Amino acid sequence: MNMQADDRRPRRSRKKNGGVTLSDIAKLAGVSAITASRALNTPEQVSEETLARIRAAVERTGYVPNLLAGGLASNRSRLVAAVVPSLATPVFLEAIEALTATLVTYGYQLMLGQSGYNNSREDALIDAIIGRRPDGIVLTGILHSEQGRKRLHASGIPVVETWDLTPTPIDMLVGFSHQGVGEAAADFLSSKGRRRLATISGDDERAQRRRKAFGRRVLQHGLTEEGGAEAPDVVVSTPTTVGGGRQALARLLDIHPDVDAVFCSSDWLALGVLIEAQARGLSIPARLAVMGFGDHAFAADLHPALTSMRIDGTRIGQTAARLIIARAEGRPVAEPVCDIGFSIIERDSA
Amino acid sequence: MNMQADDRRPRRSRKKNGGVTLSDIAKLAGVSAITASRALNTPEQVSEETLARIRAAVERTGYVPNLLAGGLASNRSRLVAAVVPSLATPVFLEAIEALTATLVTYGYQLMLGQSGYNNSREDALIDAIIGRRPDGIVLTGILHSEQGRKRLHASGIPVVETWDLTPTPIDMLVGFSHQGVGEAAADFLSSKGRRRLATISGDDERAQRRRKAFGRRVLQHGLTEEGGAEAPDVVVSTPTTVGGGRQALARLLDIHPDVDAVFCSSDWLALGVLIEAQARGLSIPARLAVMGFGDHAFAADLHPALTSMRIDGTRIGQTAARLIIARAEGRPVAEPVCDIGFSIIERDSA
DNA sequence: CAGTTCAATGTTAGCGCTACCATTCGCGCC
DNA sequence: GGCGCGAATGGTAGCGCTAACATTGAACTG
Repeated sequence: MNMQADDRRPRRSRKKNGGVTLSDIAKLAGVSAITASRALNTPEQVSEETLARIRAAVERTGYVPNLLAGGLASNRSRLVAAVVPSLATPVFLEAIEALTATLVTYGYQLMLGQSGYNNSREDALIDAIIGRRPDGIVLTGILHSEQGRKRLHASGIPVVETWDLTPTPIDMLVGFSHQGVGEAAADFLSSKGRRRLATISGDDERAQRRRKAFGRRVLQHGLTEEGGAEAPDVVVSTPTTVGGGRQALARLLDIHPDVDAVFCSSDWLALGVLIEAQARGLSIPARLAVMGFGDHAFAADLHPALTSMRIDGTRIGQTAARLIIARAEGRPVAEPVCDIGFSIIERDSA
Repeated sequence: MNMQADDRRPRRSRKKNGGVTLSDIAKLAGVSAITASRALNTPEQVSEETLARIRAAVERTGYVPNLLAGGLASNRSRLVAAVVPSLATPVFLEAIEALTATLVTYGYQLMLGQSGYNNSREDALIDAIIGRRPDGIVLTGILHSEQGRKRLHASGIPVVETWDLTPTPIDMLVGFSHQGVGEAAADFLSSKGRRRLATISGDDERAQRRRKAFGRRVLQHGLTEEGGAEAPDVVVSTPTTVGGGRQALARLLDIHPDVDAVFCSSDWLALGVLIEAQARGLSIPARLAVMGFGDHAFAADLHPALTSMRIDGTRIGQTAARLIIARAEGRPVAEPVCDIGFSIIERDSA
């Protein structure tokens, strides 16, 4: 009956990782844990000599701070999540690359999620992301489910949507007008004297918006085949490919042999069009003007060089990073919505 | 002098996130926190009705578990980090895409780091990654510094290196022989009756290894320009581009006008070669055989269709994911080194 | 029917870090 | 001399979760 005092041996303690921890460093340097923490995070608050001793201890032990613990304690994970439909779509890559680069310089890390082009897995992805409590979320080119939007909102995490200009952003926004792109393309081609304008587009929502704006503008210019009909178009399934472009041009010419200009919803499609035209002996731009979208690196190097619509992905990525970092660090964001525009890069194909 | 008892009001508690926590769920469902935890992680340990109540509470509140806290407590972050030199290199993308997809199905998330093509930032990146205590790290196509290798080793985190077969892997390995690729390309082109073989290569270490193996094999076949010299080559800087390929072919033909076959270290270069050849009116493959590397999606759709060397990136990604998950879940890994090989996809250009 | 087992649940004590407040000490000021 | 101030450091109590062990009660055993 002496179940007391010394009798209760300490229960076996949880197995430690064995790794070096901050308090090991503190002990080595002869300071308290909190001072060691400050030495690493806000070194200006620590005296020179203390700093030196702590740094030496870090060096000696190869200590790497546990950011999970730090994030839990400080409620700042220094993680930013980005969601892309697919990595295979190079238009997003430039932005992601710039995003990563900018984040890294501020000490943030990028977590990447692929939503796929279907919305089914999207909610699960959103939960997985929110669960890590990132300091920000960058959404690229997806229409997220209502459920997902709600979750994001409720989480209170800064969100930047990109590649589009919606009237009802979840939070912040860096994008451009797809309608504007479609209209500008139509204006450009007709200013070049083209009279039978057509489009070849991926079937994603944004590409369709460009296509429709293009079609409407063509109508306004009075440039339709037989008065009043829409501009000819072929829709291919996303992701867009070179092969898709080739087939699409073949189909287009079957139905509308007199088309003299094509606006493609990606440079891949445009490359396919160039190749198919070449295979058929159609001269470009004499017989057919071709215009791409995205201004991929290869556009300038094709023969003929491809006229394309440039979206400054680097700027999108940088801007998104800056918006998120500002919010994460509690600075107010003056312009939560940013239209970065687009520009036509005129080369030889149109 | 009564600084005692009731006098010490509870110090102001740390500001809570305001978010729903597991114990909120537990309270709502009338169980203890640990039971709620089990309901979410190992539902088979919880009775049907308890499970239902907990699920209802989760549903009602929109609770999303804090994986930082979970990772800290369980020492399993369910995060896997991948390091790529650059996202702009599409060869890696296929593997990354497959990696993400496979990880997601097992409940893991991908964290992405870009090392750039220079090693300077690499160590900082490695530390940032280790700091998050991922359950695994996948390295794609980099030669990491000795310092970095040591850190990785010391961290005890499972590591998979990919895209190469080194005799001294840090841990696990999924790759193929670059030497084998170079030799196979030389064999293939000479089997096609080509006699003046050349290469156009990026300047990264692996591409150079392919190039050298190719050159040696050419020597063995006795196919050099003027007895004993190496196979002609042009080296372009990474990342490889279409424009780089065009210029390289121009240079190559300037110096060695009788070259009749080119092995390119990427499909981008090969596309550039195709375009430059077309611009110069060189017929392919009659006058010049062209072979790419990577078998990018566009290769089949070019005109002429591009012969290329296929690396099964999807399989690399899946294998890497499986290796890491196995290790993370404590299962033994029978084959820590996996050679996934390569294959020549013969099309029209060679 | 005491003894064993097992399924379901609970208690406690951290994981490694940082927020919050407190303390100490030297310095300049009136 | 007393006071205020700011720089440097420390103590304590969590952050939200789960490992490790403890407890309970019902079902089963011989």
